[in-house]
Amino acid sequence: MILRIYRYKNGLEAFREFLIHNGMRVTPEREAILEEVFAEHEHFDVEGLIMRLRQKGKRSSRASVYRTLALLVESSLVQEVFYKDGHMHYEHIYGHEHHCHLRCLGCNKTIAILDEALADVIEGLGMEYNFEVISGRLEIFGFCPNCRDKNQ
Amino acid sequence: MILRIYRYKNGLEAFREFLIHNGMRVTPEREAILEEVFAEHEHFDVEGLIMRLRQKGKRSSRASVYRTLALLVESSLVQEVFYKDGHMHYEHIYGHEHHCHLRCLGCNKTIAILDEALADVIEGLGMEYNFEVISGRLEIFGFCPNCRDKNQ
DNA sequence: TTTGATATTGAGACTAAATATCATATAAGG
DNA sequence: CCTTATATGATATTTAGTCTCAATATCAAA
Repeated sequence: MILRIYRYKNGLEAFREFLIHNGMRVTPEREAILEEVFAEHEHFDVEGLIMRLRQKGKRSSRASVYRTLALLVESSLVQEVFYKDGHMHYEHIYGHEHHCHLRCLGCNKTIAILDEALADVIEGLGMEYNFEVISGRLEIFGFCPNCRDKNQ
Repeated sequence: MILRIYRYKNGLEAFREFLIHNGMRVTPEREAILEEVFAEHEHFDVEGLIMRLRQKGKRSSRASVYRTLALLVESSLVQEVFYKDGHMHYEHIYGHEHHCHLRCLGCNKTIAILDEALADVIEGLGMEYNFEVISGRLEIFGFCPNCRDKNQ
């Protein structure tokens, strides 16, 4: 459906290009949502995003937030991270595409890390399978030092 | 809550031990669901699992399927793979814990691969962060050779 | 084997995330 | 400016997943 991914200096510019090249319009709502998505660097969910938009006086409907988020995922500016507590959680990935999370099965704490070796593995697999790699994410599940001790 | 993960010769035995050691009961429903989960080696979703159970004359309620699946995820016999089309998709992982998927953003095809280097990265990160690693999964998003060409 | 405490099941009610609808508003090219 | 196709917002709708609770089954202990 929407096939091309564009790379520009920043997320806003990339998103504008993505919209225009796919015959869509640049609207204040879309720009406000994009801006807010990139304003924080933690995982977020739709409800939280709507709250933050409201607090800053940028109003957009729930429907528009969902619609714009779908576009951001499609353009690979944002990725779905995990589904938890009955809804999806996201993170923006423009500029730092390869993410890795350590998730503790005991306390549910998530640690985000960036690993060079992981990037190499991803690039290598891309080459091997002739894939044009856009982004990658590694989830490791296990027990953090704390919970491991409690377990014992 | 449920903390220990047990490793046994096969999934059924592991699940039995998991249940018993956590004060839960071994029931025909749970065993039938587990068996069906391990009967196929593709990704599956709840609806498909229920269909397959019905076709084989093993009846269990929708609620029990959801409940048992949650236990299987908790015991790391099964993992959530991705959320798509409005619901979660799963795969069993007992015996082959480290999985990697290449997912094409164009045609949605998913290729499952097993990579030694990935296993090393996961083990290495576990050591580094003092995590007791139970399982890991790597999702790589990009364009397969076909869709890359169409794009061009 | 029988009993009893307690965990599990199943049917369906319920919740809420996400989508669809459609009248109104707006972007953007002419 | 106009024009027209696209986007928005309010709300209805859908449906994945959870909850409830009476009936049933497990399993340890008598």
